Amino acid sequence: MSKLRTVFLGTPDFSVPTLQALFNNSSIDLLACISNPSKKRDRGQKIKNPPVIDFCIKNNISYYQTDKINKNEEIISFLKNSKIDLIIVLAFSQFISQEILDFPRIGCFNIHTSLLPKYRGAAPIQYALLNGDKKTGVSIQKMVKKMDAGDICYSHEVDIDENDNAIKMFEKLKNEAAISINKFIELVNKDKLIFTKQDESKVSFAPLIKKSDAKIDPLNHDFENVLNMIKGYAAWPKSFLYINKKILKIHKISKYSLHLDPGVFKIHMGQMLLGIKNGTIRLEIIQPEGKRQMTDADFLNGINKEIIIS
RNA sequence: CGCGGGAUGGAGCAGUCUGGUAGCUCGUCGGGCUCAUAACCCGAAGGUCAUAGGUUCGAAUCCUAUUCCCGCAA
Repeated sequence: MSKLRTVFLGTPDFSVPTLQALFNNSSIDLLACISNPSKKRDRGQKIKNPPVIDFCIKNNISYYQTDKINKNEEIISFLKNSKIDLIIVLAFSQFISQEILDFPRIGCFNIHTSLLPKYRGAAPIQYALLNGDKKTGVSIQKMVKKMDAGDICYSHEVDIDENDNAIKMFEKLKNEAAISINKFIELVNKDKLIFTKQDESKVSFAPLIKKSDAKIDPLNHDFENVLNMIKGYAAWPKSFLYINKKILKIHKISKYSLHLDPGVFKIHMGQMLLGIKNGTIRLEIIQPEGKRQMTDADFLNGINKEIIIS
């Protein structure tokens, strides 16, 4: 049996285990990877390669980098002329034109980290947590032009445990994606791929998250909302309030029995309490700008002026 | 050289501009009061003020270099 001539599209750390799985899979002939360009990032603004590219360099895999895959002639002619069987896409962050979708013999497949048709879009992991879901999963869909709307050919549930936050779920699903791709390849090899149309009546969306989404609003958020925000936004941007006009990240809260009206802030026995929609919460672990995480008690020890929470 | 905050007893901070014997809140330990206490009172321990060099009679404080932590942005 001849190997499947495959091209991988992905960029961040999240894509690497899956790329590794393809690289190690004996029935895959990994022709190349395509990633976003290397750019300045992190503190210091040093130019850094996407993790996928680092992996390629280390393992001597050929690669391309572009921010406009649909218009990059070098890439298009490469894809066109390489007799490709498969394109695998995970966390690539660019729309892909119909022209490219049509190149591979078997198809262009995307690993999506939700149980499609739930949470189509950029932030499925975060939305599962924001909605307090007990489970999410990995889906592999045959890509069509409409985002995340392709037929599903593989799906696997992953539990969301009580204490899981976005960082933990990214980790779980990152590994699960790599396992899934191997199972998917197995199905392809056995010619047992089954395509299931998405139930359009159950479609929901998980649009790109903005920083302002993570601002806690005491008037409109209840305890469960805030708890889920802390989990869902744990990787970025992290849920926050303003304290004296500066950002105060909120890492852990707990319920408190003292009644406060929504939006009212009070210091009570060395604890920071805030009234929200359906009760009172203690801001148990917080992080002021420029500082590390600390408890509310520690924070109050060093404060000698009035505190205004907004 | 992207912008900015920070490093001071175990914790969180003040003191740095305007050099001159290290302070606050809390914790810890001992004692007291109390039916009792995350309460109150008394006392104690604990700091080469990130590192290296320089200026000075004298540096946490001024100058130079370095390391580490963090927020923004991307």
